[in-house]
Amino acid sequence: MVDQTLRDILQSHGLKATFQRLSILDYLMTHETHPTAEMIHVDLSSISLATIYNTLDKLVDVGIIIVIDTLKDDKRHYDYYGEPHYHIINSSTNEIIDADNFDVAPLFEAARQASGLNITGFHIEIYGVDPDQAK
Amino acid sequence: MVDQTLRDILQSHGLKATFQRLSILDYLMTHETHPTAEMIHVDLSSISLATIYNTLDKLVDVGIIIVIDTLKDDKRHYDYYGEPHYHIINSSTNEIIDADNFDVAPLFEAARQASGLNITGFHIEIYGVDPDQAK
DNA sequence: CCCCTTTTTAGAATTATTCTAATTTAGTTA
DNA sequence: TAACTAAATTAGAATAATTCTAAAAAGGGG
Repeated sequence: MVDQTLRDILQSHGLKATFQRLSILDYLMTHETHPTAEMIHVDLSSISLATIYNTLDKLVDVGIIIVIDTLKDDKRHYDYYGEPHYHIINSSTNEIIDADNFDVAPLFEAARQASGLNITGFHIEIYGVDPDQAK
Repeated sequence: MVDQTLRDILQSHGLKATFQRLSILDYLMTHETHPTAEMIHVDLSSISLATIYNTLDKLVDVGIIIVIDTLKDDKRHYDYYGEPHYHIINSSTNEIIDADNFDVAPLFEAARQASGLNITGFHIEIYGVDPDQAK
């Protein structure tokens, strides 16, 4: 069942499966809104804001979710990261689209060559505008 | 001369060439440190912090510089963007390496196909760790 | 060299995020 | 299943990066 899957996800990453974490992870998995801590708090109002921040930090630390903090609203947005993907941001609307139709292996290899590091992950954001916008 | 080049860069982007903007742009072009507003203010202490923030915002708006705000220090870092490039971040040290050995055209095309948008730019950050770190 | 708009500035204000320290809980062990 | 303990949660205060305000200064077109 879903609850068991959520527990497994948390525990396999070394995190205790608390009510709050299960709720927040479920929220992120079932919403495509790339929410902020505050947005989550509005919907999960029984969970303290401090816990929402703490939990999001933990989920980021273990790689279950990622942060998008390049929007112009000066807030961190969070995104469930079940499968690697990149983001396309509509600069006109600030809408974030998830996409995965690109193989990052060549980019990883280029980065390895340029830096000598062992590559562990990536954040890619592509910016665009509606094509029918004149000029 | 350098000063004239800086004026041209600013004016060709529709920005008045003030002493403060020339100083800050010169600072960004001659430092590889990906500085924060505060770091710039330490070195250019005659310029008010508000102006440094204002100027950085303007330079970002017109595309002369870009923001990196994914480091864990909760501060925005800025980078002169004379030529398109991507960033490799050493997660152990938070060092940022600029690299350009990757052709983004296929990625742009993938993003266009996925979103239908006219692609205008990108931010790519690749994360890595020193290869000699055991484990 | 005016004039007018834009820019700069100091300091106050804002607010997202972090911290604190006391309470509760998950989950392991007996 | 009861006890235990390290980890998690919480309310509220604190922090600090960034933004705002409104008054003074300056760029550059004419």
